[in-house]
Amino acid sequence: MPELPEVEVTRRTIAPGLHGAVVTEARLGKPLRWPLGCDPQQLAHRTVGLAQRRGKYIWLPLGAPLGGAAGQAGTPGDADADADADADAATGGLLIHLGMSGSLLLSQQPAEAGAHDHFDLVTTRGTLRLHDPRRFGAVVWSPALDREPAARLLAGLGPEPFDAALDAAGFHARLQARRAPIKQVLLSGQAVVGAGNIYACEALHVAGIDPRTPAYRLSRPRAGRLLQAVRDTLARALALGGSTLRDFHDAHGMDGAYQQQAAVYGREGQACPRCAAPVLRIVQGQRATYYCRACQRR
DNA sequence: AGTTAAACCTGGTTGC
DNA sequence: TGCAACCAGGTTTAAC
Repeated sequence: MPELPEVEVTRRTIAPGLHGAVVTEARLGKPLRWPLGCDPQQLAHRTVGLAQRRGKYIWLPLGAPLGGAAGQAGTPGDADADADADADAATGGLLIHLGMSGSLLLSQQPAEAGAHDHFDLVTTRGTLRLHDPRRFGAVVWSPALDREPAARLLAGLGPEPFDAALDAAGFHARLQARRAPIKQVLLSGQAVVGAGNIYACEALHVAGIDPRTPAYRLSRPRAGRLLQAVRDTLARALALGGSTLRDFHDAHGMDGAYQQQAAVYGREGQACPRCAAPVLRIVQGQRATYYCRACQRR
């Protein structure tokens, strides 16, 4: 479900409603990929900032607790307790990842938490709920984006696809260092973030590039075309409301519309829309790759 | 160092 | 119908 377009759609749907809300309570369900990293009660009384996105992560800024509620904890003279109280009072935020099957829903009257609802952030403007059957997702407290643990999780990410500072030359240069197949390099996010398995396949098809081509072998012009194809593919999916295959819906529960649009992904044996040759399915790095042998070349 | 496999976990689909 | 096998949008960690 969640590649960059889905994550961005989610961010856009939750950001306005949550901005300025005050957290009243946080609840945890079953364990996710990583622990929250703080006591859920520590999230209460904080004001929610404007949700941001980095790669496929959503960053939800949380201000310091209102009303001096913190600071009542420490025993006078106990240095460790004082330090903890200071940490509790500081600003920070939640780094949220949707994993393979996660989705966020912001609602005024949330139903009782189900078996796959693993995190609730109850606020004065509604409850943000993470629903994630496979539990590859995560919600992690971090003092800031550039401090641990967020900094470590974001450390390996390449440039944002829509960052104007990323140009064909820069993208090409990043590919030069990689001998792995271009499909796997796209998935790694080291040259550009955001293309998951579906959009990586689609972008390579748009660019007419064989997914098995070693990344460093792409010429500068072809690298430029691939970067443009990644941008076009992601932008198109974004414009259609995200959605990949089956069960994506935004934070208001609306379905996306990209699912009918795939040219090669999930279409093994069907005709390539461009040249009518049958679409092939191969496995690269334990992930399925779909491509057209006739019009995608090395 | 760079590339590749294994792991995390659940549910839906496919095939015998 | 029952059940095993296989598949799925992602990323970290361990192992060649």
